[in-house]
Amino acid sequence: MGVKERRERQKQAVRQEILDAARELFIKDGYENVTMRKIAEKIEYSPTTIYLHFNDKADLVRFLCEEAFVKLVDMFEKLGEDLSDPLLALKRCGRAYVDFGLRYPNDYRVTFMMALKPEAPEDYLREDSMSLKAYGYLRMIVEECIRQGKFRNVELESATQSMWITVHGITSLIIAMPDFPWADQEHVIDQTIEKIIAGFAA
Amino acid sequence: MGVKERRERQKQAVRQEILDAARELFIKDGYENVTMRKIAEKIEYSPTTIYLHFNDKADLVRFLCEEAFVKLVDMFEKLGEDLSDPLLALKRCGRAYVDFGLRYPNDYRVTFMMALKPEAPEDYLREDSMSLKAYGYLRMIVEECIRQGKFRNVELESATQSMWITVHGITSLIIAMPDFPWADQEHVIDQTIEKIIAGFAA
DNA sequence: ATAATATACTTAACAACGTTAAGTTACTTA
DNA sequence: TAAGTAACTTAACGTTGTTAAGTATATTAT
Repeated sequence: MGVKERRERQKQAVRQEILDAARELFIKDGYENVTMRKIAEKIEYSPTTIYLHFNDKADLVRFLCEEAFVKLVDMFEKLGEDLSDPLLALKRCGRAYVDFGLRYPNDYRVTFMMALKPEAPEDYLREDSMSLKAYGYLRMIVEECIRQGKFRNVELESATQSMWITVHGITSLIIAMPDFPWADQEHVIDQTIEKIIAGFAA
Repeated sequence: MGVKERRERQKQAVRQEILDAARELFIKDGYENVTMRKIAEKIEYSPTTIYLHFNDKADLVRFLCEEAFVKLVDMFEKLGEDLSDPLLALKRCGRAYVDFGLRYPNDYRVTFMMALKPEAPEDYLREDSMSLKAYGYLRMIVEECIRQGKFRNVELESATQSMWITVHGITSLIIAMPDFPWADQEHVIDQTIEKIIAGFAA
């Protein structure tokens, strides 16, 4: 009775083909330039086959983004291990966030820069979403900063959100305006992270 | 020989009708939900008439955004008049930026959050663009902070960019994630601005 | 072994989009 | 009154995401 299992395996294989093709196109061309037809053509299936595995285009791409954000979460996990110097950990964490966003600009764009359809806030606020998980690690580090007295007179949640806002600002503005005459990108990134931390530590 | 003038006036009147209709739809529904056909229907012209006044949809919406950003520039102009306390001016300036973005989220999105077509970086980096003008005012205030010794050991251009990044982070993240459980939005906004300034002033 | 059923996949189409080419109408000028 | 010009429309093209309906194939049941 391994028939069902084999069929399931074959189905998953097709799903994987779809994901691989979609990922390649998505990384190269971004959300609006990936089309269901191009994905289908790449794997030599008809476009409608994709709908047997994903509800719609948004659903498919969201899956790709989640996949990518796993990498960020992995990073954060490692950085969260050593909290002996939480300010340093926070800085490294912020830098890792920006580096991730700039490495996967299309994934970042879809996750944090695109107008979310108002009917589905549940999707990106799901407890188990990678982006929320990442936020959790960030909060953990900020918490340690407060606990060790490095941050004073600040409230955990709002301080975490300020930190998130800052690294998001760096990432998203560079993504949106790659041709802006940035002073020195590396320096601006580090400086912004350092100054916001310094502000909280002052 | 006032015929040509009258014709020109009539043409401009139609152009204004287009802009008014487009603006209303755009503010309500955002870029991707405004269609040339809906605009045309609203003013009872055929869709192609719009193309007699604007090159394409992006061109039309860009004009609307520029219009909106004039309001921000006006704000900045007023705030730039009194630089006796440049740190305070900077704070107010940042707050005005965020308030503007949240008041006109669709204009802000198109200007600073959408993937710009790589073939037209000249458009949003035009010398006379309102967003660049706003950047100029921000820089002027930062310059005064440095001049008065409130900011030390920082370079003008990169410090300005850090400030811009910060207020953009606030604005864009709130726009992109309106349903996120923000601690206290007002407080997060003010805190983030204050802390980055404090970091530079430290 | 043959019939019934479920699964995988495709074909064809729909409605909507931005945009263009070609045509028509109305007015101005000669 | 004829010629020319500007304003505007009609019709269409090539896309897009998505769905309904149909086909073929492999599995299960008789």
